[in-house]
Amino acid sequence: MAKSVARLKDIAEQTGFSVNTVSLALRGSTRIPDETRTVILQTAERLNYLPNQVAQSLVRRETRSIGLILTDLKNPVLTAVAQAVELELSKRGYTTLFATSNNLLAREAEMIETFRARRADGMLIFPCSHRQLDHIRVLRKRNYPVVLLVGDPDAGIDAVCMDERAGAFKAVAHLINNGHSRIALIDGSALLGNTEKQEGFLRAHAQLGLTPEPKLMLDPKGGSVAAGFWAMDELFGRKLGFSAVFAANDSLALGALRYCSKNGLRVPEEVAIVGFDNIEFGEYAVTPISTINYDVTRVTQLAIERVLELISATGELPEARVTQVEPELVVRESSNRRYLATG
Amino acid sequence: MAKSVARLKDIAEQTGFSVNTVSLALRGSTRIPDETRTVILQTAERLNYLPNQVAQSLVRRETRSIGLILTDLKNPVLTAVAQAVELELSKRGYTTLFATSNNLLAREAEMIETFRARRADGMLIFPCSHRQLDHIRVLRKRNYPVVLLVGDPDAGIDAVCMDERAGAFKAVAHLINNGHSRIALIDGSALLGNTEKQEGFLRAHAQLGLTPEPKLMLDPKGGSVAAGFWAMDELFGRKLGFSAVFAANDSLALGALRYCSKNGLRVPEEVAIVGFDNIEFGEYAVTPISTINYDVTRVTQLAIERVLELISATGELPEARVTQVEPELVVRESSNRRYLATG
DNA sequence: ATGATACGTATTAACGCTAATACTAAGAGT
DNA sequence: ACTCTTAGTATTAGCGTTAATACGTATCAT
Repeated sequence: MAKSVARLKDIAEQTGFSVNTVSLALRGSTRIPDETRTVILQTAERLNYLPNQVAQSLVRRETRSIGLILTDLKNPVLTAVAQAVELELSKRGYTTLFATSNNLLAREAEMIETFRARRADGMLIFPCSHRQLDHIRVLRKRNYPVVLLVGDPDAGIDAVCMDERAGAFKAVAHLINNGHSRIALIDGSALLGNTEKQEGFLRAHAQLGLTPEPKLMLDPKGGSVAAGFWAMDELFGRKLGFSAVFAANDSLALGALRYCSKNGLRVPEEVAIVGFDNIEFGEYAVTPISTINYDVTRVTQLAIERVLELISATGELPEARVTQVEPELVVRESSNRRYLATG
Repeated sequence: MAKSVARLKDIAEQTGFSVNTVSLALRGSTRIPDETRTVILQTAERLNYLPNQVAQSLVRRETRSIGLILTDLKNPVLTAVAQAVELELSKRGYTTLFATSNNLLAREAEMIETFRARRADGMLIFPCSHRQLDHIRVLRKRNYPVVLLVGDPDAGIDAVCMDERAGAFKAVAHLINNGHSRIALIDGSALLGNTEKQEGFLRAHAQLGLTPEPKLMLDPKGGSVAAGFWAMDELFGRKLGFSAVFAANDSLALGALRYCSKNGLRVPEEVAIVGFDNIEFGEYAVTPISTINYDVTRVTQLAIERVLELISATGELPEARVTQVEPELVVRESSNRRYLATG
């Protein structure tokens, strides 16, 4: 805290009014006549007074701050979430307390406690695991406003998220409808319990009469471009044959694309690729990447509205509500034979 | 704030001890015998007690929070900064208050006031403009610990940053030494007063006996991949002839690369490209992008150390100190004819 | 003149915590 | 028996603010 900052008391002493009068004047109370107010305002200005929000928080019993916990910021979509949340919250007079869990459950729990100790009015959490949510559920049970950014409809916790299952389904169905029957999946999140994309992958196969090859479902051990590159190497090493890849995010997809271009495999002719998230780097890749659009603005908007709704609830929190945003397939060259034929 | 949380007073009432005894016990004072402590600890546990940091901050006169203001998070390097700062600070028991200025000076000033009102113990700022720093200088004058993440050696404000001038110099000198004499610059930051890269560009020309062409120095109006693409279109439209491009960041460079591949221009044979920041997407592009490495870890580490140093200073702050980290050129295919010849 | 009614301002308590100090009873020293 | 410690706990004040209430002093109608 800066070494010595002006307080109401200092203004009071300099103007001769009481602390309370100063406080009222600065807050624009009608009980204070203009003359008095002017003197106080000028003195406040001169002393560079700024209300101490710590003290205000204590007495008002709200901090006007929201905790945001993300897994990491390497994924541009989470980055976009962070920025959108911060912007939207600051518009509404809230400050964002920020933390990353680095996909460690222990750290996630720790950051939740930190924010609770700081009396954040609510939290937005992108949990590492979509299944192990007990530590968050317990918060909600104690009427703490929390909104998850991934959704398990039966978790009993509010959530606003993309429908990843539906997104994955659309991506894979698109590949199947384009004639692919042996499709690889690059997605390591199932190991963390986040099986939505895998489920969409499997359901698309089932619904369109195909049997997926388990050995084509690979954990890339990470979500980076490098991981995607590595995963392709591994997949080809298995010599099982496949003509298309669905990657759980665009970074992985870009890694896969890079593998292809480095090894002389034509995309989409020899290998079709579909990613997830719709990041800008995918759009401008050598072969623009088909993907599932992640509607960051909409998700964050709804999530913030919900958490503020929970904050303003008096007494018990309302029933948990899960809002899934329907994702949209963006077809680009990396998966579209026709596109190439005509374009 | 959660509706009703346990306070010291609640523990005091349930155990029959005074509030002060409870406080001492929970903080591990030796004046409290084990027996008493155990009773208090158990009750605290049962009531799910967590100290109210707002109240603690008020009495301790420090919040153990640091404000982090970045321009935006679209640039992966700033994203990495955000993550590194948060991680490092949380290790040291600090919380990160996060905001983006969106390159608007007014918003930057506003966020500074917000953090000051919240009594952040210090701030790390990536200012929009490297020249208009009065609103920050005034903070420092009042002994508020601030460290900038870009450095103007004469600003009178502490800073830890990459030496962008030196980085740009290395990039352009590398191109010149590779035989290029007409080099385009894609960099819009000079308009904001951030002329370091432009200066490095000019100095490299001067030092190596070349005259830069002013019409090849372009403001892309943004820092995105799309902006880089647009900039190349614009540059070629000018029909001035050039064989190399230095882009102020890797996103712009990737946009330039995409323009080339879309228009059948071979990189590096027809157009050499060097970016700045060394983001992963550049490494895995069709033609891996040569770039200037931004040592995020080192910069954030030093910046955090410095701000904590300032925070712990008693009385007047020490003299401002600017630490510039020497950047390193990373040569990849996009600028290296030899690489291609031998590889 | 006399209470009622404003108006402007001050006083007091509270938010949840810490820190300094004060108290009480038991045990030690002489 | 008498102070002198010491251990264990309680009391008080204070951090900077807000909110409720109290207090004067004019002003007003009656």
